[in-house]
Amino acid sequence: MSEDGVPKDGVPKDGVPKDGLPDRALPPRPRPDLNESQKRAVIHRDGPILVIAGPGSGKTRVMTHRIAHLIETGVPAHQILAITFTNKAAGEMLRRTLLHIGIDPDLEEGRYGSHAGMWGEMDQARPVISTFHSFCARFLRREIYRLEPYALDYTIYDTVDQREVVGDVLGQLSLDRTSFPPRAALSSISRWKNKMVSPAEAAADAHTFHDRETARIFGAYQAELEARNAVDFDDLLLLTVRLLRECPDVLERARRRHGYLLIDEFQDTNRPQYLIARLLAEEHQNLCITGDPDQSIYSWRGASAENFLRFREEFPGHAVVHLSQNYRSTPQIISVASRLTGGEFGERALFTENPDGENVLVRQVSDERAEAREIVSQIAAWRHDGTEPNEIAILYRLNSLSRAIEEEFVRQRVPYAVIGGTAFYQRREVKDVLAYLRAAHFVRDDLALRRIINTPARGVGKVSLERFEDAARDRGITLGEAIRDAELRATVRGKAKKGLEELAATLAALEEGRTRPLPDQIADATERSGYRAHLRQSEAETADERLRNIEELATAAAETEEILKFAPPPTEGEPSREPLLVFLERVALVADADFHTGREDRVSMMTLHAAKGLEFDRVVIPGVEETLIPHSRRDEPEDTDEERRLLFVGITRARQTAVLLHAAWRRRYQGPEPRIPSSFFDEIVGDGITFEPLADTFGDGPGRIRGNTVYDGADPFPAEAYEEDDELITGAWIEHDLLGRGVITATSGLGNSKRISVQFVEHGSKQLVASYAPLRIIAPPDDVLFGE
DNA sequence: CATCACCCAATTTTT
DNA sequence: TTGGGTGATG
Repeated sequence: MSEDGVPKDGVPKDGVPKDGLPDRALPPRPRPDLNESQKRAVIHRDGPILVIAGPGSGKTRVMTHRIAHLIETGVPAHQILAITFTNKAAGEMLRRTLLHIGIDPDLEEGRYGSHAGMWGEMDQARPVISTFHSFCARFLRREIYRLEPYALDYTIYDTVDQREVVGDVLGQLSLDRTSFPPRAALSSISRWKNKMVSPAEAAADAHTFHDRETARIFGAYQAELEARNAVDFDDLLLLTVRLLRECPDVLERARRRHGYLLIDEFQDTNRPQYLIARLLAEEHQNLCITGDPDQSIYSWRGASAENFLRFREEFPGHAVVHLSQNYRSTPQIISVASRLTGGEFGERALFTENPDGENVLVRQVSDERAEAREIVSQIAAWRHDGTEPNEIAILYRLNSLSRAIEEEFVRQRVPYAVIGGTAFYQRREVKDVLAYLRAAHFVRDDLALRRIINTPARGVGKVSLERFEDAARDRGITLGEAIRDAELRATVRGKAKKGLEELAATLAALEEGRTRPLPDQIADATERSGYRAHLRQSEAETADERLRNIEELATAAAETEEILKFAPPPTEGEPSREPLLVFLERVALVADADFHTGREDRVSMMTLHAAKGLEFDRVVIPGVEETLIPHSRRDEPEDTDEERRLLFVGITRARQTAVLLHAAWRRRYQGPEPRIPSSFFDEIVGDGITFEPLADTFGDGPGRIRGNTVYDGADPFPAEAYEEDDELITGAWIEHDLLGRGVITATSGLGNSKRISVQFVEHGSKQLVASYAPLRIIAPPDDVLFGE
């Protein structure tokens, strides 16, 4: 391998395949706004190159300049394939690239967002920029028929769909869902798929009964998907690998088509993704990968930073560029965050020349409500200093942590946007309506049909459905084919038969309308099926919201159609542009992060995972506690390392300020639970960080912080002997010297560390340490309670 | 066959 | 606290 950034042979070979396409070469511009390392990465034209880029080191900038440079030096734009981690990143990258090469993206076609990948496919003048999954989906849309038994109009099953398939399969195999929870089975299946293990191999490898059965589930699950002409997220990647491996002509074409590859966030690629990159690039060698091992946070999804090592072995002679200068954050943030990560690949120490800022702040609060209040007042202070809401982000480990904060935001009227969580397209009503369209247009998509066969209720109960399914199975046809056959519909009787007839008519009508505008199709599906009426009467309270969501769906569909309308004329061999297919594909592949527009006047809330690649002036990370970060389900040493990197990612999202919060108590499902500050605090004590004592609630002693701290050391949770006090129980009335009377609403812990929650008549709800608080019992439970 | 009431279990991160 | 699953009733 050569020294930093300089190709071994020094002279770029001509890597531009000759295919007679128009040459859009422009004179390469000087790039004064890049530093030396960045420039090296940008002008390295042919051959493999590895860019190790720390947070805030201008990686996206390098990528976009690099793409522009390739185009300027004669590479036809459409030959450039850039893979990003989210659709939104793809859209952003496309936008910025177009700006570099002098095209105004807004003028050209307005919005792209999650359609970016599609655009590249459709327009020769644009680079293809998309996620691996979108890229594969488009690719399969063109080629999947080469693999038995798939057809081009395959559907993509999301997590909810997958779970239902596993449910069916469990029935088929007569396994019970308590010993084989679908969730767990699916995670095994996904793990196998990511390791590219077939069901047969999984079975051969199984040593316990449980493993053997799970492998059987895997096999039946896969068979079921194939029967339904459906693929899951992992299949998108795996089938692409298979196609490239098994069909030399396809591989050949793909290699020629994608002559230059750039892959971002390489630390989070999994095995099949790596193989796709290798298959495409091993001949022309024009592969540029960028990433940061210190930001690898998706190993649980099969991603492996080992792909860096594999790349280094399998693409010998690659150039290496380190981007270590951070342009984003204050020295305080950089030095605190840097203590969390070793920095792989040796010398790479992140540094910044930015001016000093404030210290990273660690603050204890008494519980999740106090945490929420703290966040609100913090935001108020920042707003006062002129920070815009969209420059503030709340980043948490678990989606569930958003709830308390949201409640407080609502109370105090803080505008916010939660990214992720319960995804829009997973909502029941949205899935139901889409299922109507799927069932109407995809005869083999039995999952969709089953979903709506009795929704709204039309007399097709469990018994009738079973009988009908048996009849279909006997004939060896899918349920979708069966319902289109009058003879088969007659295998059930009475109300059920009538119901099936009705549904068949509805589906036929929808099928008929296949070419109508998507919003109309959606409206039809909602109306004709009786779904709207069903919502109105059986779910009156939520009906309005659900109908609004359906409208929202129609709007999204309209947008897809709109964009298709602006598309340049189709080129030969291009995947289908049928709006329904394109839309369903988009629905399946949008990521949570894609919804982050950043433009709205709102505080952003999202998981630490979803925050990857984003940046904000001010960042708050609540819940920095043991069992949360690091999460309790991850106690292997490698897992702890990943949790550490997760915190690293979180802190380095901040430009100016990072505030880490931890609560002494946190209410879980059943009641309050004492919390211990994250052990990661031990690792980040030192320069640039300030630990603040608890200041928000009466009655709580100072909290414990490990390592270097300003706390005075009193330990509110001593493990010493105690005497149980039987009187302080839920419902008992107490009188507090300062807070007056209140009733105990919850207790936890024992002895000296016993905590009680008290609803005071005049001071609201407080958490008290029973042994410290100046209080006495005035009445046992079930004496008069005060209102509410 | 549909509806309702009750009980229990679940909680990581996501394309 | 929620959602899903079960069982009794109409």
